[in-house]
Amino acid sequence: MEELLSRARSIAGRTLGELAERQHISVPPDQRRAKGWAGQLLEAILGATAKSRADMDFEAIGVELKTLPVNHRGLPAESTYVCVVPLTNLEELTWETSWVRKKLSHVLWVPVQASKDVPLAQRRVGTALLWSPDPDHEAVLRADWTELTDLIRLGEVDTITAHLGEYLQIRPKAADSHARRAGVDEEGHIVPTLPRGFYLRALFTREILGRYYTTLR
Amino acid sequence: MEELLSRARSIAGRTLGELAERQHISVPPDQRRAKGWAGQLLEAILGATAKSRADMDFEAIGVELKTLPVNHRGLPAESTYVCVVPLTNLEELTWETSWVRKKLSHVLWVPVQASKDVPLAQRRVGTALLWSPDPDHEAVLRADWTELTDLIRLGEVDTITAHLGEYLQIRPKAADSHARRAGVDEEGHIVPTLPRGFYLRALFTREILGRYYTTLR
DNA sequence: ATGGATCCACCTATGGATCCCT
DNA sequence: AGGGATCCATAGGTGGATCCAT
Repeated sequence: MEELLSRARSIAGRTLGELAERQHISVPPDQRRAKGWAGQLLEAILGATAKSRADMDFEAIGVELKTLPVNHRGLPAESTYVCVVPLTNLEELTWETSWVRKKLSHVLWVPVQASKDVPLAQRRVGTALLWSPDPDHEAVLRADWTELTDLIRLGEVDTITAHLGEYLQIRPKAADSHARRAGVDEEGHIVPTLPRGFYLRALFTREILGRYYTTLR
Repeated sequence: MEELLSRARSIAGRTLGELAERQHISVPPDQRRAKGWAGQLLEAILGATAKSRADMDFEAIGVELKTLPVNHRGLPAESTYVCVVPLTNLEELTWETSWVRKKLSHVLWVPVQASKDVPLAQRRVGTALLWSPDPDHEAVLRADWTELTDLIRLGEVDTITAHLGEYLQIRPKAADSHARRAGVDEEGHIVPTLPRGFYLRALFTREILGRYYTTLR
């Protein structure tokens, strides 16, 4: 785990262009048609296993890799996707067994410049941070997760908006708004539903980074 | 349904090469690296919907299209794949609700020459046959399906061999023998298992074709 | 600023079956 | 001869996320 952090920190200050060249990967003109590009580049650089499987990035040590797009002041500008929202078979599901908790138990945050006025190839990687939620954070995450999951259990998935949840929110996660996945309605019937994902609000990841940098000083 | 049969019969006597040209599809040298080629060609020619989805080929009318590889005497030489074998969540499953019964309720059999000594492009399509199992056939299929499914329910999937079943057998259906899918063992635990499929024995499809041609005379 | 919408890559499961060794 | 092994195409789901209109 410490070795992973060292490797992640060894690329602090490098540009995405330099790292892409190292991997013989070409840099797209922008991220409009390659939204996951930076994340996948860093997976390749840091040697993440479990490519696109429903598993942790660094399986052996149970660490999830997340790039964190930061603005010119070094603060997260976007929410962070966590995992898909289960819409059926929720009977046995608890916070303790949830994917959200598992994915967030150990995260390697790698800040990456994301200001639109800097060309993609010239954006720099920041100093990585190995993080686990402290008890206060976990209590809020658990409360958010429970509130949202209970709504889904009640068949009210289509009433959920991104306004709900303090740290954790639910937003669409699909090719487009016409995509459909099995869900459950208020009568318990299986109905087609927009696929959704759990996301961490930017204010939460700002707090994570903020606490860390404060500690450093 | 009759219209489909007419279309299928209108290509009787044509070679696979002619039909491939009509679809602007190239003919592979042999079927070693394109085992499903003839079946997919006929789907294209006959306008099957539901390409590679878990659904009937001709959804609207509930008809399954099956090419039937026949030897130089016009008799089926190979078994016919029906569908994957469900290995978990068998509680609610009955013959009446099974995929096997659904897929076999209406089949458009299209015989295709399969003698290895005739080049693929020169093999001819035979006279198509729209078939539903008669009560005797269905009784045997049901008995086979029930016997095999009960073994899986008991967690004895790994004891199943292709020797079991009079008309319907279970054989591997996978990329190779290392492939694994969730199954259930004798203690009810989920264990990795070789994926399998239901197949109709060649002797059964021989009987289907034989009865039909006898009726014609 | 952010909620809702969208985009690519990759893997897996299914559907099309035949191959090939014993 | 036929049981066990294998091969390709395609659709769909998940994982990587950012875009963009308001």
